Amino acid sequence: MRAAPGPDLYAMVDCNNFYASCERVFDPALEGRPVVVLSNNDGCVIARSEEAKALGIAMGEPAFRRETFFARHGVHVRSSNYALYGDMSARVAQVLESFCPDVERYSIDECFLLLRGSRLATPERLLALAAGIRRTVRRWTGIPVCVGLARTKTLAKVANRLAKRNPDCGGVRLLDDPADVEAQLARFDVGDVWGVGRRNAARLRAMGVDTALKLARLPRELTRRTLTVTGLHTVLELGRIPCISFEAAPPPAKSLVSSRSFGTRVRDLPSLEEAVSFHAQRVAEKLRSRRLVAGAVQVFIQTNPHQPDPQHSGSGCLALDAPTAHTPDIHARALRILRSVYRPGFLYQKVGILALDLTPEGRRQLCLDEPDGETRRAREALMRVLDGVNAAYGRGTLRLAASGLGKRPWHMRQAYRSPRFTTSWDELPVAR
DNA sequence: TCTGGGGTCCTAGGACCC
DNA sequence: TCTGGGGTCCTAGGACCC
Repeated sequence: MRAAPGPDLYAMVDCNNFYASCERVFDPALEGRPVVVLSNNDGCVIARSEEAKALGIAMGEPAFRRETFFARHGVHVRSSNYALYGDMSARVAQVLESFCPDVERYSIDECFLLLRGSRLATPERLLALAAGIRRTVRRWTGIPVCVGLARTKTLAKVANRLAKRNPDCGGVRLLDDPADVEAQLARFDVGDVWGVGRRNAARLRAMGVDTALKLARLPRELTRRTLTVTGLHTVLELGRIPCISFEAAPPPAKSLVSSRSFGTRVRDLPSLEEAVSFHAQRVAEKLRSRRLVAGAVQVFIQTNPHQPDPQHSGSGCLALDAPTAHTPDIHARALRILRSVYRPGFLYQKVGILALDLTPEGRRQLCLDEPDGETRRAREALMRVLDGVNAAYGRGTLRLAASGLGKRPWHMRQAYRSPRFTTSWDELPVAR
């Protein structure tokens, strides 16, 4: 006789202070020290080690306001290094895949594991599995993680948070017993629930709903009305009813963006054109690397909302003649849009380009305006050369002259970046 | 003088996630 | 001087059609 299968369980594996942990793996002197990682442009704090949190440094704080504080308290500051973090993230996911075939890479620092009903499903064995995962990830990648187990993704996120908060858990927490779930939700702030953001947390609090348990008990119709169907799913998930499905593979992308704030704000059209040229190249490169083509292009520009200066934001969208990932096509459309939305006299802070209506490269529809076979082969060959040179000699080796040569005021600041230890031969760590 | 109802599609804006 | 970037989903409202 086979044992009856247990219920499916979700494990949420979340890397602790991921970016700060990545920095520590390659610079052990940071161990035990406060570490913060800054956003692109060294704008604001996007990751903190525990020691940095203990100093009262908040998530999202503008870095420039904390410079003297950082210096005074010996806070180690790093610019973000996504080449390093992305690579470390893939290594962590690989370790998880050695434990469980069903791994969803939810974000750069989180994975869901689907533990299908099995005889493993006794609390002791589940916790032992979670502890094994935690130990192995740490040993093989150097990254500390916590593991939360529950019937739904939303509760697994709660369990993960409990594992992090409570040192007695040893980094793992099973949240399955209904009485336990209820007791924990009663002490869990509604704003900490996955899917409840700042705005909705405030609305809920105004209704007297300040804990996850009160949210779980909200009548369904009222929930749907105030929080839409997404909120309803959250409520059901808190009640142990799975609504948010496991995504083995990421769904096909619908849009893709390249955007960035400027190192120095920009007033003139020629500089904006350079920046747009830069982003047009990046968008086209990203499309090609993911084997996608875009049907339309959108460009937006905006001034700095944090400044008292006159504000302007504009955006426009144009269809491409045929779905494409050809840099010059996307570039030409993007410039046209920029010129139509630009208004002189404003200090712009940011531009971005979106590629929209994405479809897989092979499956594009035939179009009357499609270039003939020979032209198309020549265009594709050109892009292959472009990508090949940039892969071999570094991004930006071969690029549009329109994106400007040399250091530009709109280039981002990145004063504290660590080396790309794991993805660039020139920046490998050296043991002396 | 009277001026419907129901359906679809698109877009902008808002909310959320990390 | 200096406040990130990259995504998704949902809804309301307008345009349009019959």
